[in-house]
Amino acid sequence: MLDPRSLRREPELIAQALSKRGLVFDLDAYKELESSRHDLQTEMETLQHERNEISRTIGQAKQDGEDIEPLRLSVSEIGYRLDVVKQEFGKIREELDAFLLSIPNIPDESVPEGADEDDNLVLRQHGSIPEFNFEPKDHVDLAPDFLDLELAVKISGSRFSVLRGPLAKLQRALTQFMLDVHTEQHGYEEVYVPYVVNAASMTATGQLPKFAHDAFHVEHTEPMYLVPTAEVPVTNFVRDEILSADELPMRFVAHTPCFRSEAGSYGKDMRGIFRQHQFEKVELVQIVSPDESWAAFEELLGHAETILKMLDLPYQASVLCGGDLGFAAAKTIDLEVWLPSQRRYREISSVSNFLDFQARRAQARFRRKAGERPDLVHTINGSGLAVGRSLIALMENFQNGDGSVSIPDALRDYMGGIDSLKLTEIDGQK
RNA sequence: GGAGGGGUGGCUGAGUGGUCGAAAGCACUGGUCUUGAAAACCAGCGAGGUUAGCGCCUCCCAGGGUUCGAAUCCCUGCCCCUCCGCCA
Repeated sequence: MLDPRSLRREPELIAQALSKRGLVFDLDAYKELESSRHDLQTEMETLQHERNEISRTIGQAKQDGEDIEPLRLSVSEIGYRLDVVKQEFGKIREELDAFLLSIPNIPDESVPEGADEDDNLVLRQHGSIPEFNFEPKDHVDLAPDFLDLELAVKISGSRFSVLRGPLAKLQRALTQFMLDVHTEQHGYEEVYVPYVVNAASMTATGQLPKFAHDAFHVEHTEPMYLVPTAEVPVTNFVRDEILSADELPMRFVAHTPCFRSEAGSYGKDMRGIFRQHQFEKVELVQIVSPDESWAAFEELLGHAETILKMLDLPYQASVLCGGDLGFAAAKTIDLEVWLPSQRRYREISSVSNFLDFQARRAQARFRRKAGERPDLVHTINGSGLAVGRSLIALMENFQNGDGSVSIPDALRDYMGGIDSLKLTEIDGQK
């Protein structure tokens, strides 16, 4: 959520800043809502004040044994008026809140202008694109016996997958490797978190109310949601908390499955496991003081890049343009890995600084010094990395002419010391 | 699943209809004392909204209700604890 005070003070400026996203901010609608809110709130509080005053008098009069009937009548008159005003105020408040919750974050100054991903700006590239002396296959053709999409269709439907044997193990190895690097070398605390979260958590990080259709929801005693990313449960660690300054920064790494309905992307990336309803991800989350958030952002980006470098995967870093920027982010840098089958770089990690946008929704605060008023924290997160896509990248970039896949050094200990993997069945052995 | 007991400030915990935003203790901050620290003593110390400010309003799990007035009474929901049952 944006700061309501700034919005009230300089709505034109904010509307201007939001236009970088290609968003037309409805100034008139906002101003009308806000002025109704102001008038109704003033009226309501004045009536409440009068009621409180008279009620106090009644208490006193009663003790003194005076006649309180006239006072009771006058205050009940106020009560009726108050009920009406309260109801109107509640309605406007709700409308205004819904309005405020649906405004995305303001893009940082360094975010380039642009409409969609074609306008993203490549910052740097790393590693060399592999050249093959044979026709490289995509990940589906590489593992005909161990990637079973038809079986997944039977069990669940399209956009799910069954991994078997060595492929399942390779995915697990990737996950373990990433968790170990982040905990042992980058100073993150590994956390295990719920995969089903409540509406308050989804609202705090920005998935609700606007993007309900992207989430899988579950009916329980109340509506619940399957996590679209570990960002949701982990960032909500600090929801409604007032931390002390020495608790910051907080660095968490979590491995979770992620669930996305992908309702808006029918027909996109249909082949293989690139875009799934369920996929594995290792997520990095930092809760930091506002003064440190840009440094932490760069640092976290570096942590994600380290994984790609250690796996010897060629990648590039791109800063997202205004039109491609996610709802809650002030700035996002995507890491894109080279996929030989597509002959282009594809997203494998997304690192964002949300500044105080999520923190305000979450009421996640900290006290700089004892006795001072609390300040909002800043939140930063990024994939470190998307495991399913790492699996694809590994298979495709390290494939050999005989259909096997080489295992990068960093992963060998996690794969029982082997240096390559056969992904076709031999002699009926799996 | 059955039976019972609870949800109050950073924490513990009093408060059962009228200056209660809330006793007390702990923690924390400032001061006195001390060579320094500890102890002791004194003072301060919840959050949000609104206002130029004084101030005013709201918040004692959440949502309704009763009342002139609700932390306090009633209803519903959520959550926690204890015992039994069941289970990985």
